[in-house]
Formats: sequence, C-alpha cells, structure tokens
Amino acid sequence: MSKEDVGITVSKKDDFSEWYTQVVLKAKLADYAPVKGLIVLRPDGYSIWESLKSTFDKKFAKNGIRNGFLPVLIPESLLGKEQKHFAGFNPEVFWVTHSGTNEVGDRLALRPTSETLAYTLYSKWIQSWRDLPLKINFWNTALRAEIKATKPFLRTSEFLWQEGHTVHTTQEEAEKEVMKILDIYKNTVEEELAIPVTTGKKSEKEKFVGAVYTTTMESIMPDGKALQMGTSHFLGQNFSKPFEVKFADKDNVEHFAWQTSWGVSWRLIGAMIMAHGDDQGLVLPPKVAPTQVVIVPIYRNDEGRDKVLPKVKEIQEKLESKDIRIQIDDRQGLSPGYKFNDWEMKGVPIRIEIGPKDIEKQSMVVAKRYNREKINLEFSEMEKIVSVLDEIQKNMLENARVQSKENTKEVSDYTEFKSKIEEGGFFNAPWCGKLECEEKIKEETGADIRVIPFGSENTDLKCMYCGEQSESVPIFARGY
RNA sequence: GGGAUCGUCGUCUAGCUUGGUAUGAUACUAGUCUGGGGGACUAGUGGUCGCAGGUUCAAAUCCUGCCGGUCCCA
Repeated sequence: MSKEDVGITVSKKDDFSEWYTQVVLKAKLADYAPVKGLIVLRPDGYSIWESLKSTFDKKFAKNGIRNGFLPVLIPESLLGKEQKHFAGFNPEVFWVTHSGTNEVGDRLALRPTSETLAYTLYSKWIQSWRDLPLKINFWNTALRAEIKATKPFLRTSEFLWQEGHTVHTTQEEAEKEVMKILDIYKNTVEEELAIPVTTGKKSEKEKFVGAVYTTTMESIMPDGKALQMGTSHFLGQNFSKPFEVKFADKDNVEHFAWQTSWGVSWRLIGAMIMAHGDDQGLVLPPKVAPTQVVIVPIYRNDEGRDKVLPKVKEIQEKLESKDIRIQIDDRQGLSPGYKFNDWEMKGVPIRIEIGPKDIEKQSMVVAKRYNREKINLEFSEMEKIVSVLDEIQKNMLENARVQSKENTKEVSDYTEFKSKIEEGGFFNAPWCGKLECEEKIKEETGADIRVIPFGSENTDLKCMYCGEQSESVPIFARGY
C-alpha cells in the first residue's frame, strides 16, 4: 500500500467533505451501519462521548439536575397533542406499525424528541409548588429520518444526545434556567473541545417548534459553514397547557407551570473533528482524548530493548500517577515511522519517543500533535508533561478563536453580502426582523440566520435587504 | 424534492464495451533481517464480484428492481 492509501488521501483544504469522512473512518471513531443514515460508534469515538457526558453530568448535578431514562416509543396520540410541535417533526418520524404480524392500534413513534412523553409523566408527578422546580436530564438517542445528505455525527437518522426538561413555578425562574444551561454548554464546549461558540437567540423561523424562543450556540467551521452546537429552549406554557402540567401555588390556586428543554448531541464530536483536524488526520484536545500520551519505544536489538523498555515503563507509571491517560506502543514488526503516523492519524495529543540515544542523554523526545512540534525533555522533569497538556488545550482553543475570527465578517450591503457568501463564513448583518426578508435572503443566497447574538439589538442601522430600520445584527451563514 | 456517480478478499484495484466462475498491490499469519518519520525478503491465509430476480448451455460482465456510499442543485 502506498503512503497515500494508509493515511488521509485528500487535504482538508481541497476536499473538506471527503477529508472529514476519511478522518472519521480511519481514526476509527465510527463506521457505517447496514442501514442508511445510521452509524456505529467505535471505542475511541464513544470514549470522547463518555468524556463529554461525565463533564456535563457534573455540571448538571451542581445545578440540581438529575438523570432519568425514558422509553423510545411514543404513541401517536401523545406526540400529536401539541400541534405545532407535531407538524414540525412529522416528516421525519419513524413509525412502528406492527408487532410481529399484528398491526398496532395507535401507531408508535420512535422518539424524535421526548417533550410529549416527559410532560405526560410530569403532569402526574407535579401537584404542588413544593414539587418544583423539577429538573431531569435524559441521556438517550433520538430518531429523525434523514433521507439525503447524511454525514457521520453531523446528520444521522439516530443520534446520541442528552435532553433536559425542567419545570418551574415562574417564568423568570424558567428563563434563568434556559440561560444557565446555555452557559454550561458554552463553557463546556470551549473548555473541553476547544471550540469557540457564539450564543444568542434563534429567529422565529428557526426556533424549536413549540418553544416560545430558542437560545443557541453556533460555531463557524473551517470550510465556512456554520454548525449549531446546542440549543436551550424556553417553552413558556406551550406544553404545560395541553399536557396539564399544573401546580397548586402557596395560595392554593392552580397554575400552569413554566418549562424549558435543552440538548446537545454527538454533533459536538463532528465539530471537534472539523475544527482541529489536519491533513495528517484527527487532532484531539487533551481533555477528551481517550489516550493523551503514547510512548513509542525505539531499539534495534535485545540489548537496546533491555535498556529502553524499563525506562519506558517507569515513565508510564509516573505519568499514570499524575492521572494522565497513557499507553506504550510496543507492537512488533512495525517501524517507528509507521507508528508515528498511525498515532497522528488517531489524534493523540502527545507522543513520546524513547530510544538508546535518549537513554544515554537521560532525555526524551516529546512531539505535540496539534502543531507537530518536537521538544526534548529531561527524564528528571517528565512531570512537565502535565503542563504541556494544559498548554496544548489552551492553544488549541486560541487557534480555533483566531480561525473563527478570520471567518467572521461584517456587511451592511446586500450586494456585497451576496458575493461574499460564496466564500463562506459568519456574516454580521443588520436585519429588520421581518420573516419576509429572512426568507428572501435564504432563497437568494442559501444563508439563514444562525443566531442573533445577545446584545446585538441595534436600531441605528438599516436592514441589508429592505433598507428599513434594523432590529438586530444577526449572524447569517450557510449551515450544516 | 430534482440530478449525477459509485459498489469486485480488511483496504485500494484490473476485468465489464466484444458473457466462459477473477488481476495486482497492500493489509493479515509465520519466520529472518530490521528499527530515530509510513522498512526488506521468503512462505502462507483470504473473494465468488452490494442484494434479489431475469436472459443464457454459461453472468462480475447484459436487463429489471432493491439496498448502501458520495457529490451537485432546490
């Protein structure tokens, strides 16, 4: 096999889409399942998800949120109870119509999301203000039929996610919760995955069907397309009314409760791959890397082996005691060069090379994946690896910020916008707030409103489409 | 929603036009030599050609349907 066939065969710059698919498959994060639009997570991919999950769980718990579990089937009668919500999801719902050879009476939906199911239960569980707030998160999968343009992690018919559903006595408290969650999302994605996000509101057109409003975090990918990274919805009483989620207040008067729902999915893994990967393959931020450090021992014969291996094992133990996820690549019959490339494709943040020369010098070669830099580190200061990992994590976020900034532009003129949108990127552009303009822009350019950043309300400017007084300066972009 | 394109050992691939049960590389297994950026040699294992029908004495090859991947446009 030629060098090109083993590794990634296209460059990220020339053929982004193909590059992405190859990285996912060759880094062994996921593979295709036998059914269209479905993928299988392999251990390295699942491990990243588990890492995110555990971070979110800690932060949710601190905020008084506990985990539960919901079944995957929802009867049609329930799903249809909130009409707007139902109409929004209907085209992509998978239906179970038979059990064995018998037709089922009420068709069963494979959950596209669980609001209707959860709130049916919530209405039973909540009677008094003393039962509130109720805050439950569910780790599960959701199913939405994707017939065309499927892509691992980004667009699949079944995806792993979490959906949180909270219930509150007041509108203020619910709205605060929406923001608290969005904040958790933002700092987790930035700190763990090293991807900068912009937060704000969705337009009326783009909000979650059934929500009063939707807050979102969006990122710009290196190919110039926007990716929605997570959403947190204020549901108001839109669901509490049809589902009768009611509570008796202190004065014994019954009220409909105020609700929120929010979720992030394994799309975040897709974002991480796109944001950091390079022509050599995957690049993992240390915090979520299943293996943070790999040691490649180098020797020519038994004598060399006896010199090198004990030291390698000693280093492994020492770094393990510092809670570093580390492994030794002692596979036989593979050249060091092959191993270097192999681990680079898998994105391991740090590679340590140790051979006879290093033993003599009492030092080792430390190669950083994200910038391919190599440094020498004395054995005596090997615990510095901990700070190197921190530094890598920080720099990756910093680099991603720079990249993101380069991909963000301001425009106020529609002609200019139309020509520049071809290059991709985030465009801050004034908008009057009318659906008509939003739709026309989408129709003519393929770009939609990704997010109306918090604090971007502005009435001094003119809508780039109709020229009327602007309401805000949203970010327009073509998206995934 | 419309259009294009592809599917042959794990991976990449020849063969398909002009039907006669498949080529090569790499990976894999064993061994020897090697080893600081994708090593070499030797000997082996592995496919019935995405699936299902049809045409035919005979189908990877021709026909129909389906499944799956990828891309472009809306």
